[in-house]
Amino acid sequence: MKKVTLADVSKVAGVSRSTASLVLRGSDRIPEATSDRVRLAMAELGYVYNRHAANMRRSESMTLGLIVTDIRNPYFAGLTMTIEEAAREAGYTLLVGYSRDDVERQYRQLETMVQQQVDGIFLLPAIGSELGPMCGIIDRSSVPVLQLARYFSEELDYVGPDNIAAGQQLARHLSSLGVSSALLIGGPEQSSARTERVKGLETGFAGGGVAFDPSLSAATTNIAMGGAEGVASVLDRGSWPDCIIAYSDAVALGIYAELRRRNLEPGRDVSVASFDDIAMAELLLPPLTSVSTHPELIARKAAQMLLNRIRDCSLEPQRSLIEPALKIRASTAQWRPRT
Amino acid sequence: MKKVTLADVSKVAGVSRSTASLVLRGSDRIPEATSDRVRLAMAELGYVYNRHAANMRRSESMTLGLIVTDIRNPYFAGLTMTIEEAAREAGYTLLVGYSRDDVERQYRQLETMVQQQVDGIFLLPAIGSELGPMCGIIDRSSVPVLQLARYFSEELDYVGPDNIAAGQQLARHLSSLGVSSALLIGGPEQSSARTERVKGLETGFAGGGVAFDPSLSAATTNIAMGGAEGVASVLDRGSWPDCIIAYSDAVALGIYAELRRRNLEPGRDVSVASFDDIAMAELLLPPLTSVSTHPELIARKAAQMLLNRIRDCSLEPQRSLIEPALKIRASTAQWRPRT
DNA sequence: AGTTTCTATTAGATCGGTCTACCAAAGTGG
DNA sequence: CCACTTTGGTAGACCGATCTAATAGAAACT
Repeated sequence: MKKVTLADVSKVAGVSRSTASLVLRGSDRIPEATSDRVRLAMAELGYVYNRHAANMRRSESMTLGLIVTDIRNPYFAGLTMTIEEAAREAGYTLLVGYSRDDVERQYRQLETMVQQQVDGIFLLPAIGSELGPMCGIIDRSSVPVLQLARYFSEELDYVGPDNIAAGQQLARHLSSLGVSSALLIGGPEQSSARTERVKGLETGFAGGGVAFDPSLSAATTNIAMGGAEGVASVLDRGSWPDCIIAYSDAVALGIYAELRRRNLEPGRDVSVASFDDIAMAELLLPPLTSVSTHPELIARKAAQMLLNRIRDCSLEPQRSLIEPALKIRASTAQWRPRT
Repeated sequence: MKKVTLADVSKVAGVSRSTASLVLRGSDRIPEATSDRVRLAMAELGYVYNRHAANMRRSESMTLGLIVTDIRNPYFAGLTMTIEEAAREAGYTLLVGYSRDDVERQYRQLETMVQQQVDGIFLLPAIGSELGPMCGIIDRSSVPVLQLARYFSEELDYVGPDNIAAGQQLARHLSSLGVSSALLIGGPEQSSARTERVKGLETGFAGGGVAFDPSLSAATTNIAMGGAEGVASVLDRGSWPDCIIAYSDAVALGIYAELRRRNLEPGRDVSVASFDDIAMAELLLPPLTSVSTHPELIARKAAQMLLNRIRDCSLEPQRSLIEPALKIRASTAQWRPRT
């Protein structure tokens, strides 16, 4: 029960290996009659194309790598699925690794992907990623790496949401509702995305006399729990903001839960808003105001940019920011001072 | 700027290609002094191991394939992540495809994976999968395929939750609360998992005088929406069950939303329960009663079974069912007739 | 010294497509 | 009729690691 190779096929079809190979690749130098004979032989013998063998000679492997932190976050799940789709449409297969926000794991994944000869890598970097330790891996193989949704280096391509604009939109909306104090809960402390959202919120709130406190970041494990704990710690120390901004919809879920546990109603006693706008946001009660950051658009753009870079690796590092869209729902309401 | 190969390394280290290869694989036939020299040369030249080249000679590719329908369902996301982890721990890399419950897409993905020489495939089959059209692809390459969470053929290995037991546990719990009518909403009509859950629910309710209606299946797209529409259609036709069972937690989210829209409170006016027990379940309000089907256990078991099969492909097809665990929460409460 | 055993090392075939360079036959034009 | 192009096809090197079988040299044994 041996593997069927092109040699076997060509023997049956009465042609040379070279000819069979040309048929495989649909060369127009081969007349119908011959290629039909070859294809018939393939079907007869149950021939399976061996991409690895082909990759030995060609320079490409038609494989891309994707490293994400954690797809139990539906936002990242959506990103991942669209990237797979785009890669497949362009004829590539996708190797996937989940770093679980662990840099060591991420390095190992990068390394195996490079050994697997991937043509390019989408990297949603783990918190704490640095270019230094990665250089060894990346430079040696000169594989193009594109940063997705977070960045840590100016020297690599980047595609992500325009987090500053997102923060501004949200801050302006909240200001217009008349809130006077706001709090950001959750999000990994050192991530570029958080820094940018904070910056956007700050500039958006600026001049409106809103007290904004972005200090409550959270570890990334158990995202929703982080939200609940954030609320608990704030309320327990006696302060009570007009409005709580969740770093992501997942965090907002935890915030809802903890508010409810304390008999506070989101959208009435406290406004709650968040980032990402995953499908769940509008099904919550009250429906959650969230800034949509369009994972499909980001993924498509990222795929396009990485494929471009593979074609021409001499390009300057590129950055592309996707415009967010604020979805206003019932969780943020006109502010009336508490009675 | 050419690629560094073992030949280059061996030249620098002053040994043969064979020796360098032995060092790479940590053979004990090579004395320290020599292997140090080789490793030094590798570091110096920035050598990157080419797994594809190795795969040409060896029979394995150290790559596994995983095809899932949709990871925006957090249950599948958890399964996927654990499978990746288990594969990596065993030294394998993972190729991933998302079928989006489209059989055609799934076939194409199977095909590319086979061409990529994967050693085995985890398949969470799309609804409507049949062995027939797949045989061509699978048999030709004699790649082991393991069915994950759903099955469509007795001839392939299968690992999934014990859905019948899950249904029974849930039905008994609901019976003990005194409900007299129950309704199942959501879930893809022809899936093995749904059929089994229905069967488990039916046997669990049997003899308790509970009227059980499993007819409201739903298309898989927009899972949560399916739940909302299910509730709407039931209530609109005037019936009002004591208890609504969601096919999955995602469906339950939609059910909560639609009940609330009609000023009905889950756990008070209607009991709601569901399957999967994703992290969100206990953060909802009221916390959702759900039958946990342990995605990590299923994934671990699946990985173990597939690796076994790769080692010995003459084994009989195996089936492994993972015991579920009912998590009782506030969404199911002692039943008091409506006033 | 001669034979055996062991250690360290290697030449060269091999995996299965692909690619270059080349060729034979048929057609074309002068 | 000869040179020239076009068409259809092929031989054989090649990608880079692995594996088999073989070898040189040292050590051990008789």
